Amino acid sequence: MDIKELLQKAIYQAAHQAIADGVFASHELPQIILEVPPQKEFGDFATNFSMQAARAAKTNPRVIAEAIVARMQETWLDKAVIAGPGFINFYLKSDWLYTMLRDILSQGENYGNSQFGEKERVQVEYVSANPTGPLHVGHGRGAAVGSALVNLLKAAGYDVASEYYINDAGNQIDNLAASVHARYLELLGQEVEFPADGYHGQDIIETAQRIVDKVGDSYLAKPVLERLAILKEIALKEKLAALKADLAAFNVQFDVWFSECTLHQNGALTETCQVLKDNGSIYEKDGALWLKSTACGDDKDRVVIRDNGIPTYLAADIAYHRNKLDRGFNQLINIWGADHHGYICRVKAAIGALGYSPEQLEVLIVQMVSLYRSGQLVKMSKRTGQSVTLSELIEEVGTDAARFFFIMRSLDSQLDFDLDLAKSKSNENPVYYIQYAYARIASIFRQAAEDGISLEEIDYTKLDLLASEWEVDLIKKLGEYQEEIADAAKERAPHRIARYVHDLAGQFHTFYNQCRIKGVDRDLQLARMGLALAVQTTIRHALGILGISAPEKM
RNA sequence: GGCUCCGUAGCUCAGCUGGAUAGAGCACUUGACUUCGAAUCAAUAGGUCGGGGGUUCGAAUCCCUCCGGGGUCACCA
Repeated sequence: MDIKELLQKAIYQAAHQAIADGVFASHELPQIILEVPPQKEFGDFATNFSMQAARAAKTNPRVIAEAIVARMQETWLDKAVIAGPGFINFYLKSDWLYTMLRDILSQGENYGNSQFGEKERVQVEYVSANPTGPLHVGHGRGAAVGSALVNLLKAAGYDVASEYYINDAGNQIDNLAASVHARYLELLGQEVEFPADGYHGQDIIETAQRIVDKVGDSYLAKPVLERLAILKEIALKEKLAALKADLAAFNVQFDVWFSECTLHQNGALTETCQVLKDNGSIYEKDGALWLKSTACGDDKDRVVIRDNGIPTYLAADIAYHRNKLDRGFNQLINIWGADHHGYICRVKAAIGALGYSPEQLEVLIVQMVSLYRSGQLVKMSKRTGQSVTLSELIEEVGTDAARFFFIMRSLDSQLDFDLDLAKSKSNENPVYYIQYAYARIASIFRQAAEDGISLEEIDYTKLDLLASEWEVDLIKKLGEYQEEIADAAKERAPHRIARYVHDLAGQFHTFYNQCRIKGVDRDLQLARMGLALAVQTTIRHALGILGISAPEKM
């Protein structure tokens, strides 16, 4: 049991004792929240419990606080002091720090992992960009955040699966085929009218060129429809391969790539519509079938089957979400761009209509990204004249920096991505700041090894030599990591980990500048190496969650 | 207009399930390398938490309202 739980339990017991002694009356005690006080003088932990309890008990919070403090005799507690309007500040005997550090060191690579999520089955679906062209920077943010969230949830003890939904059915894919077709004919010297909704990207021309290189004009002999079908298949395959390559270069992998087509082909779509029709969630009007999404607060009902009999995108998406839930996931997390916000309501409505709880779907909306270079908004890629792609971004700033910049801000905030800052190898760049701390520790260990001092010699019983305020602060910071992971996972907030690891690196740098490791008494050196080791392991764990490398040298 | 995100230091942003003197990075100013990596550290300075009401012991945080800015409102996906 860690120290906070111990403390919570002790407060709880003291409070009950006080009630039994008639100090104050209460039926329900509020949850005991312990936090690290804003200032060191206020002790190791503080609680506002007595102020919370005072409201229900209609008693002066200080009276309650005094009663609790008087009933706490724990040996590990140095003192408990009432402060301000009724805070209780706890000052612990210092050996708790060394017990904690010892514990962190013995957990090694596993420090940070917990059972918090109780193996809840969660699926995270993200990116899911149409396979009609390259990923752009907006997708990049979703990709970075999504993959970090998956890692975060895993560390926090959830049973997580990641998934990419491939929109390989419908109009946009037909447009893709038509675009490739038009380019194919162009390359063969024919005059063609480019499709109105076609894709103008260079990648389409390249795909067409590869086809020409391979088969020449032989497809011209085939009927148009057959030709389009072949080109569709080729283009789709290429686009998908390109997506996977881009994502892999960005440290993003998926457990499952789910094809929309399969829902059309295996009857899941019609079956789902039938279920909704049978339970009255779908009705017919103007020759089309409509989902009663207004029942869930949507502005209007939505068409699922058009009057020409062709299902809408929504129909497939409903079948898809039904499929996911039928697979046994307790919680679905979708990461969408801000432009899809209005879509949440109807999908939740459908999930409710299917007999699941709309709460089982959680949609995280990621706000938009703006690129800046030299203080100027970058609207288009200089090279292609179109939106800047993820691979261009990676090429310019690198995967590590791009991922960190995408993840470091809250999803709710629009992101101003400063390209100059992201690629500067200097003190301004937070990525390098963190990696530098890691590399610095590696360097310390290398030098110690040269002096014949190895990490195996660290004596866990002598960690209490770490008594300076810098060492104590650093140990405390390390101790917060486990809970930080759990909190960040609960809030679906990977940016908290980015912030945490940046703070941790900062505290390490401070410690490093204040406390020498090499050239001090051997026991002290080993104790400080132990602290550095715990920091290094924690940074590596956190960077692992963020999908960023931890270099031994820079 | 409806829905939604944002508005906090010069800039970019944390903090938001109410708590103590509102934080960080960058930029600015000043200082620290003959000793473990100066991609570092230390110090100074910088604020009507968009405005106004309300709720209460206590509000950046909750409620109402107004003002800015972004996104979105298809039988497209």
